[in-house]
Amino acid sequence: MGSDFQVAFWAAKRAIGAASEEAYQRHGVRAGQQFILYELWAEDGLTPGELAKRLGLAVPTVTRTATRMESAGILRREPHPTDARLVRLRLTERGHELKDLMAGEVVTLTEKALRTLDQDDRERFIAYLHEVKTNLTTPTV
Amino acid sequence: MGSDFQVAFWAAKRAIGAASEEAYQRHGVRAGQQFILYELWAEDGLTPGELAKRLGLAVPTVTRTATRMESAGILRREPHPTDARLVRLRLTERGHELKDLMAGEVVTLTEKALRTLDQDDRERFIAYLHEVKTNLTTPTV
DNA sequence: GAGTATACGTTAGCCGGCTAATGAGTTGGC
DNA sequence: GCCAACTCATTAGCCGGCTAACGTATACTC
Repeated sequence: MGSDFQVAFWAAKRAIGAASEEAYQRHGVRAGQQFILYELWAEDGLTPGELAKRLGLAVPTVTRTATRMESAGILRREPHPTDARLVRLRLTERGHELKDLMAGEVVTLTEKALRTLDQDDRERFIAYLHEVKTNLTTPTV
Repeated sequence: MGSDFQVAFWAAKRAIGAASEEAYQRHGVRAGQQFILYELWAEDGLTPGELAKRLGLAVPTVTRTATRMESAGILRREPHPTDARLVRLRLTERGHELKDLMAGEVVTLTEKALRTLDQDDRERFIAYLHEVKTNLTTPTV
């Protein structure tokens, strides 16, 4: 059946989503917020538009997620010094603290998910995921 | 980095989601509805609860999706002959017609996603996905 | 047979993805 | 200098996942 892959991927997706939610929620972080955090840990004060570009997300997705993270005390909005159209998203102290906590959760979660795969399998798996992404987003032409 | 896998999976997930949405929407089917259709094509007249159990979904997810599919003319609700608590979801003629159309889309989509992988790779990939699902949903104990 | 317990579907509301439409601010042409 | 075009963030609203709360119908106990 051609749908084997679809079904398997979908099942894995939901399992990872549920496990992530459970792992991150202990620190008050929701599943969709982690990738924004990665970027802000690497470079604080990015704008919603810049984050959206780096993550390949729609800008409104970032805007709304940022609002929730602001409510959760993880980051705050600051006006841009020279361009009043821009908003800078800056981590609070709590946002910075999460870096180490979350890193541990990610390692634990990933290890649990891949625990039956050896190093070669893991590398192949990640390579496959990249291929799928590339195959679907690169124009066939 | 331990987050390589998470990032790669997330990117592939969104690529597949977008491609699915684009492929299925041509037939008036939204991405989340396909798995319900698979089940109903195999056995028409299932209840929301039974569908949720078979797909591992929450019942309200099925209920609401069924409502949208009903609005789209893909299925309709029928009372159960002997148990008034139950609702049977039955495909309309249009719902049945979709079977062949959707099968073609799934094959095309999957082929595009996996076009750079040979048969061995594809089987390994699917096996990895199953492993992840199993590893995350089986109690460690 | 009456009353409680259980099972089922729906509704309400949260998060995370999206597009379309708005509004405010900069930039650029003239 | 001024008006048009563009850029950026936000808001509104859709779909698809979830949990919690609700109402109704069946089953079970006594």
